[in-house]
Amino acid sequence: MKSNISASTSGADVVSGAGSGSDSNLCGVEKVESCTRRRMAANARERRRMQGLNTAFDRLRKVVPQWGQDKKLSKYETLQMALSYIMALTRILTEAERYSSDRRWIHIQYDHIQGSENIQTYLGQAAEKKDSYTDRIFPFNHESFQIVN
DNA sequence: TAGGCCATCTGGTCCT
DNA sequence: AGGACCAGATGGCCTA
Repeated sequence: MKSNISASTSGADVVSGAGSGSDSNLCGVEKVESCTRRRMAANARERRRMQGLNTAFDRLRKVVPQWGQDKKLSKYETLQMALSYIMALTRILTEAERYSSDRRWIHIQYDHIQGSENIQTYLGQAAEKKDSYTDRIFPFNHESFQIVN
């Protein structure tokens, strides 16, 4: 984490509260203190909000396949991976439903998933192997990241 | 050193 | 009025 959090926080808050002319006009000279207090409270709330958001990202990273990466996924990559993961699971469920009466399909799934601790591990390995079957089930790759407008 | 990623501050907007 | 959310700006850290 940042080493200058407290310094930059207090410094910026003081500047915004007492330093800028626009703030003085906005709040009135006699209200500078209260204006500063409100700005500091808003900054603290925003920090807590972003920390909550980051906690949510960490939880998402834990349930999404990492495919052996030692470096943690960025926020953007985490969202893309989650999207791909959900689509893969949806596809598996859809196929399971469609072929629920076909015992051969069940054996095909079993052969592919066998040896993995769970479905998440399996999908992570599937993404690394990239054979035709896993490529169809789990199409995620870094190169496929695109900005969606 | 440039570029990517991130945390924080800040002002604006919307909602209760 | 105050809180939540958002997007832009800024600066620090890390890696190729």
